[in-house]
Amino acid sequence: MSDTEKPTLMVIDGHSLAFRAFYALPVDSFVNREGQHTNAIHGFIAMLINLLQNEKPTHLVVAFDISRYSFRTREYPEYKGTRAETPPEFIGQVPLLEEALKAMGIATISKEDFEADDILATLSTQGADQGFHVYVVSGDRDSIQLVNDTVTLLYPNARGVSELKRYDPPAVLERYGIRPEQYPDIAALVGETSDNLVGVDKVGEKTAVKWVLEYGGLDEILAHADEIKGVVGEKLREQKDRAIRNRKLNRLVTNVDLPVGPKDLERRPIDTAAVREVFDKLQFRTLLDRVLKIAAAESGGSLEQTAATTASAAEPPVKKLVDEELAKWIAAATKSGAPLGLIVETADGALAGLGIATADDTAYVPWGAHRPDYAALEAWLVSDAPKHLFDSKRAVKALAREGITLGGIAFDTSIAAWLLKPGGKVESLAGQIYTHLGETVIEVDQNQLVPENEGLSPATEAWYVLRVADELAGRLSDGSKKVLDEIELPLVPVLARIELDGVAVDAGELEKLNKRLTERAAGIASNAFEIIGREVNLGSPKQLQQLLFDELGMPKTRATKTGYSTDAAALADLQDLLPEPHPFLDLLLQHRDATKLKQMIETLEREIGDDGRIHTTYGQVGTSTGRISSNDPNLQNIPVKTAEGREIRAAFQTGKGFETLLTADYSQIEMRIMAHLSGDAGLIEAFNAGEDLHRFVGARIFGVEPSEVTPVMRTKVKAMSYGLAYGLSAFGLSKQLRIDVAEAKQLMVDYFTRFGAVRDYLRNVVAQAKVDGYTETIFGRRRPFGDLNSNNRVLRENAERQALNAPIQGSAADIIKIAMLGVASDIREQDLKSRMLLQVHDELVFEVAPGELDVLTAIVRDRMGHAADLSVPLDVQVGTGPNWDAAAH
DNA sequence: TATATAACGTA
DNA sequence: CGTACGTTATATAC
Repeated sequence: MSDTEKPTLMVIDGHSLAFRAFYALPVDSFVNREGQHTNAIHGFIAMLINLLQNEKPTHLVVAFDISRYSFRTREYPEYKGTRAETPPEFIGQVPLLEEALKAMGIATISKEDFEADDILATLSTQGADQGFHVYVVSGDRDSIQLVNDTVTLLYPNARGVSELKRYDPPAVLERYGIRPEQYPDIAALVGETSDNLVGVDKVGEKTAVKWVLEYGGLDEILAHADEIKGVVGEKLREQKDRAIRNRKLNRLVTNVDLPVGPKDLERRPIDTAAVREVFDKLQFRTLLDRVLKIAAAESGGSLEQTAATTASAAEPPVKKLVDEELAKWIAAATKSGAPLGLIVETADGALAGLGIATADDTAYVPWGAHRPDYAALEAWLVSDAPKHLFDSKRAVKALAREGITLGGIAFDTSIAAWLLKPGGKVESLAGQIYTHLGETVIEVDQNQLVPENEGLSPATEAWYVLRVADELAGRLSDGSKKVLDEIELPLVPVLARIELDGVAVDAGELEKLNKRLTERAAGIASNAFEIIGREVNLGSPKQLQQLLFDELGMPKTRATKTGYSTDAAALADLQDLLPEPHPFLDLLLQHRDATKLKQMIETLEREIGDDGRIHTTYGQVGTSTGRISSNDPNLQNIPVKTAEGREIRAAFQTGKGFETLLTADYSQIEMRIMAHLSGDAGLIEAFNAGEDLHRFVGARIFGVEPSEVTPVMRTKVKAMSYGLAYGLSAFGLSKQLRIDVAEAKQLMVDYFTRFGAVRDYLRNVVAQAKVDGYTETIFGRRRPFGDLNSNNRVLRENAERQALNAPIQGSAADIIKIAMLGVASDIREQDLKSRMLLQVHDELVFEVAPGELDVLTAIVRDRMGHAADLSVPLDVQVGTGPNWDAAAH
C-alpha cells in the first residue's frame, strides 16, 4: 500500500483546542441571540473545516475530557491544581460544540478516569499499527511524545487555532533538538506550569535537552546524577523525585479500553438539515456555507447539484403572463384551493408587477401603463383565496393605490418570523430564504442606485415565499398561530389604511412655532455663552463635558461609556451639588428643550405630503413585546407633557371634510392587566370601586381615608404602581422620587403588604419564564428569553425585568390591536366615513365625518371597552376637539 | 460615508 | 439599579 492510499485517521483533543479558540477569539464578538457565547465553538469549527479540506481525513474523532479529574489527580491531587476556574463565558460551549459535531457526522469520545490525551495516545497508536496515517490535533505539548513516522502532531501556534504547526519527527528535532519520544523526559525535568508539575530547580529546556542528548533519557540521567557538577547537579540529586513523578504523570496511556477502534471512526455524511439547525442556533452563517460546501463536495456532486437536491425543488422557470393566458393560469393554479405565493413588485411605492407562485410553477405579471384584461387576476387578488406573502402591508398599500383591496392574506413570512423571534432582526426576503431554508439567492443592494446584479424575479420570490411560509408555519405554537391568524394578519389592512389616509397637519402653525423656538434658542445660547465667556456647541455632550467638568471643575455625577453624563437628570443632580446654582446649567436645559422641539417640528414639516397630511409607517414586526412602532416620522412620540410641546400636538388637525378629531385612550391599562393576571383582590377592588386608582391605593398603604391622601402621597404611590410593571428597584424608586432608599424600601414593603398577590404574580412570571424559556401574553403571544439563567448578573437581571414586563406590556398591545380590529370592522360594516388615524400604544385617534360622532363614539367605547374579558373593567376615556391637543381630555 | 453614542420625546 | 420604542446631532472610525 503506497502512502497516498493509506487511510488517514485524525484524532482531536476537543477541550484543549476549544480552550485555545476561546482565548484566541474575542468573547464579545461571538454571542448568539440567546446570549450564549460561541467564540470557542466558532474557532473550533473554523479550524475543523480547514482540517477537513486540507488533510481530508477518512477517519475522524474528537476526544473530550469527562471532568477535570482522572487517575492522575487521584495519584497526585495537585495535578493541574493551579487551573483557574473555568471562565463563565466558556461554560456551555462544549455541549453545543458536541451538538455541532454530531450534526457534522463527526464522532466524539470520552472515557471516565482518563484524559482526552490518553484517548489520543491510544487511538493514534492503534491507528499506526493498523496502517493509518495519523494526525493528532492537540494543544497539549505532552502530545509531542506521540509523534513518529506515521503520526503527525498538529499544534496551534501562539495566534490561536487558525494556524496549526505540523510536528513530524524532523520538526520536533528542529524545535527541541530531540526525538519525539524523548520529549516527556525534558518536560519531566523542566516541569509543566499548566499542569502544576514543578520541575527540578535551575533546570530549563536547554539543560534538559543537553542531558538527554548526553545520557539518552531520564533514567540514564538519574543514574549518572552523581557525575553532574555544580548547583544544578545538586538540585537534580535533591529533587529527582519530582522528575520521576512528572515523568510518570506525563506518560500518556496507549492502551485505554475504548468501545471503538480507529476503523470504527470512518467519517459519516454531514447531516445538512441538522447542521442548519445547530448553526442557526449558533448564528454561524459563514461557517454554515463552508460546511454545506464540504457536504456538497463530499456527497459526490457539485454544490449546485446538492443545493438542488436539498431544496424541495429547483426554482421553476418564470413565465411572463398577460391577458387570457394569465386568466387560464390563475384558474389552474387556484383549482386545488392551496395557497399561492404572492409578491407585489413596487417602484417608489407604485405597483410595477406581480409575482405569483404555486409549489411548482411561477408566473410574472407586468403592471405597466397598458393592462388590457386583468379581470381574472384582480378578482383573485380581491377574493378570499389564500395568499402567502412577505411584508404584506407593503403589498396591500401598493394594490390599494391601484384601487384593489387585497383579500385572503393567509400568511405573512415577516410577521410569522417575528412572532417566532420578536425583537429579532427584520430580514429581507433573501435573508429569510437564507435563515429558514439555508439557501442563498442573489439580493439586490438597496443602497445602490444602479444595481450591479439582477435580483430574483418577483415570481421566483413568490415561490420562495411559499416555501419559507411552510417552514415557519411548522414552527409556530398554537398560541402564536392564533395571534397570527386572529390579530396580526387581520390588522395588516387596518394599518395599511391608516398609513394611506395619513393625518392632517397645519404647516403654518408648525412654521410659526418653529420661528419662535429658533429665536428663543439663539437668545438662550448667547446668554449662555456670555456667562461662560466663550462659545461651545451646546449640542455636543463631548464639549459640554470638557466645559463643565474640566474647565469649570463641577462635580461629576453619573458616568457614561465615554465620560460623564450631561443629561437632564445629571444636570439636576449637579445643580444640587453646587454651593449655589449655576445659571449656565439652567440655560443649557432650556436650550435643549427649545432645540429638541425645533428638530421635531422640522422633521414633521419634511414629512408633510402633497395632500397636506403626514403618512407615518407603522412597524408591525419590530418590537419584542408585540407593540407596534411608528417611523418616518414617529408619531408615537409627539410631545404632550409641556405646554410648548402640546403646541406641536395642536398642529395635528381635523382634515377637510371632517367634523372633529376624537381621541380614545385606555386609562391605566397595564395596571388593570396586572390586577387581572395577579388576581389581587385589593387591586381588583380598586378598579371596581371606580375611584381614582392612586388615591385608593394610597389610602390602603398609608392607612388613611381616600380623601386624606395628600398630593405627595399620591405621587409616591403612582410612581410605585407604574414602576411595578418595569421591575423597579428600591434604588430606582428613591432616585425617581428623590427620597432615600430606606424610605423607598419601606414604601415597597407597605405596598406589597397590601397588594401581596401582585408581588407573587411578578415573581411567578419570572420563575415560570426561567423554566419555559419564554413568557406569554393573555392571548398567547410569546417572547423567548435566553439570559434568565445566565451566570452574568447584569444580563440575568435585565432579562428578569424584561420577562416581568413582557406579559403586561404585550397583553396591552394585544388588547388595543383587538380593539382596532373591532372598530375597523364596525366602521366598515356600518359604512362610516370616519376613519382611524393614529395608534399610540394605549390611545387611538379618529377623524370623525359629519354626523357620525355619536355612532363612532359608541363603537369606540364598545370595541375598546370589550376588547378583552378581564376581571376588572377596561376604562376608556374619550375626547373630541378640532386638533389632537384639544381632543385630549 | 457609515456606525456608535448620548440625549430625549412618547406609552 | 425601570420596560418598550424612533430620531437627532455629534463624534468617531473607515
